[in-house]
Amino acid sequence: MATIYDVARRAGVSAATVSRVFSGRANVSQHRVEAVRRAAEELGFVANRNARRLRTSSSEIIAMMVPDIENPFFTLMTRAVEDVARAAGYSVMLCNTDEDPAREQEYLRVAVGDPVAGIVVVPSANIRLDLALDHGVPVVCVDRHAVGYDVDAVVADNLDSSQAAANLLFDAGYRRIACVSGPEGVETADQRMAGFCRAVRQRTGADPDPVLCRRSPYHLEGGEAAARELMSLPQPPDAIFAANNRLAAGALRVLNDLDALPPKVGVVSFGGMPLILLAPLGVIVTHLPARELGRRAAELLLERIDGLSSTARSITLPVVIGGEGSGLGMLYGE
Amino acid sequence: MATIYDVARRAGVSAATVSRVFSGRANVSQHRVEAVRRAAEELGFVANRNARRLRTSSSEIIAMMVPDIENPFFTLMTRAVEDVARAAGYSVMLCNTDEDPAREQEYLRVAVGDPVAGIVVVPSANIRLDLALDHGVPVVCVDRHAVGYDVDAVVADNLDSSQAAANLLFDAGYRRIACVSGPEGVETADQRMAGFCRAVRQRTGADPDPVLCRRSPYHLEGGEAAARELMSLPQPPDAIFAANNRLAAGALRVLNDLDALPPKVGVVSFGGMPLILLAPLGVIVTHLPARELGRRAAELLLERIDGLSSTARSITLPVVIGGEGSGLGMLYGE
DNA sequence: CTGAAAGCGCTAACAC
DNA sequence: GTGTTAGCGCTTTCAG
Repeated sequence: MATIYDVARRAGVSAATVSRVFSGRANVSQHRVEAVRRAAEELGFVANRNARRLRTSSSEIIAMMVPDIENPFFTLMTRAVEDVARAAGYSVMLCNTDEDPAREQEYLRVAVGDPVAGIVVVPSANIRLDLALDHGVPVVCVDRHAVGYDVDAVVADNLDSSQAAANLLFDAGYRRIACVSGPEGVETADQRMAGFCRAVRQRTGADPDPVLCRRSPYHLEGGEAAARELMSLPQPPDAIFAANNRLAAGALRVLNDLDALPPKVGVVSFGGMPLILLAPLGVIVTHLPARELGRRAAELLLERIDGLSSTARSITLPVVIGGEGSGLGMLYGE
Repeated sequence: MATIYDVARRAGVSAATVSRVFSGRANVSQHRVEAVRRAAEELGFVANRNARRLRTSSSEIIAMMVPDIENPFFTLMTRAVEDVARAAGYSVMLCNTDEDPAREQEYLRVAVGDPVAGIVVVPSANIRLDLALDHGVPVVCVDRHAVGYDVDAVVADNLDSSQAAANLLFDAGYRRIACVSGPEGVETADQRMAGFCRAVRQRTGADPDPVLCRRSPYHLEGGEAAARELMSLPQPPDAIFAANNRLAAGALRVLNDLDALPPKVGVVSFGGMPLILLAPLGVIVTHLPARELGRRAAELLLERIDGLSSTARSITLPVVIGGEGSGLGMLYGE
């Protein structure tokens, strides 16, 4: 493919001039700029970014590491990151970690070896970020903190809003409320479980019944299994607090099979569900600010890429508690 | 950061040997391999991919260009591409085109300038691929063909399955059936509209009433607007064939407002909707093979990257017509 | 099996 | 303003 030398020869200038024309800033006389552009056009010249990156040891790629792009919550977040990135001239490399530390580490290696300009990551429970930090690659965490590392983070206010959402179930008259949360050690799961427990203590004066507190991976099947177990208890719950949209979907599927959809059995979905037809239901849905999380994280990262070196910043975004859903919702959540 | 020279010095070998150790194949004696690995480990060495890419003019990045990653259909497709890519040692660069030719061209430029190893693209109506093809970057189209270009494509069987799905509405007793399809010129929209028309002609012997045939961008708002118009016609339709999941969601939202959900007014959603609670409804849903489309496209691309130069291949994948949905569906579609 | 040396295409001092 | 020059970090002949 054509190089700057080909263009230079054709335009009757030096390679440096061509470089100056395409990399912007430096001063080049008007008529040479035109000559260069014409020559480049004729040759179908496109600057080789690898050469540029190597020379400037910079990159215009941001790695976006998410547990699962299929979860609309992360899809939205990723989309927001891409929008901010593109506006600033960056591209996004998509990295699905599946919540697997090995996969995560592998991608971190790729990102460091590239090297990318920066990393936005939804960290797994015990993420190791040393590789990136030792190599000076800026990292911003989103949705969860990276415990033990001093890096920027943007998260949702899981604790308080879980408590508030659980309280709505009490307000609606439910009394024997179960909780299905994510894996132990996952920050969002722990926080939401904790918020739920606070609500129970506040309203009943007692700790929640351990048999009603379940943990499961954040997916539909996990929600189904947990709900099935709960509903076949000698004393089944009269409401289920699901700490994640997938878990809620699983629970609803089971309740649908048992002909026990809300309001028979109350349901909180922490984090909305895409396009779900909520009309016939009374599902209480919280709205996680997926876009905003992604946007803010990308902005923090860009600042770091630009050299900001203040101490780590942590931003907590509010969660909107939607009351009972009605109509076709378009809400998402982790 | 440490380079192969640092590692070489520490291990008491030449840079070439270090390179050989990390780039695989070439023969290096066992004890030197160990010395090199140890030195690299101690220095926290990670090979710089940009340098490698520049030297070998190769890349391990695949560009995935989709209209909108937020549509679960494309999310799934992207995920499948990433899975195949990662297994083969490639990373995926995410490019949202928003169906905008300018954006698409911009990303094509980025991909060519990188240069990436290959491109998987859901082409917009009049995509121009010359840039990529002139530069020898392999391209595979997915979901739609790139008209006028001789490139591999993997698509769904839109025509026949649209006809079949529309027929199901007739079978269910609906007679005045409207069609809401995507923008003119978008292959999937045209094909699905055509399939619908075939069904109408087959069942009524006449062409469909033009007033019942609508076009709209593939999004929720478009579906809403079209459905609202249709339902306020002097003679409103008794069923709506929506050529895309988003359009169907919009239509359902309107029908919900009018208290005219199925079976009052029949609905076909061409392409499933994520997590929608179909239980109370009688929505006829077709299942687009999103994962399979992505997987096959990625496989074709990898073959091209490996140098395959046969004439363009076109694969058409079957669409499963799901009959009336029941329970919580997890189906997706463009 | 190993090392020396020559670039891949671009940018950034440095002179003019 | 513009050209010359020297690499960025790696791979890859080519000798040995």
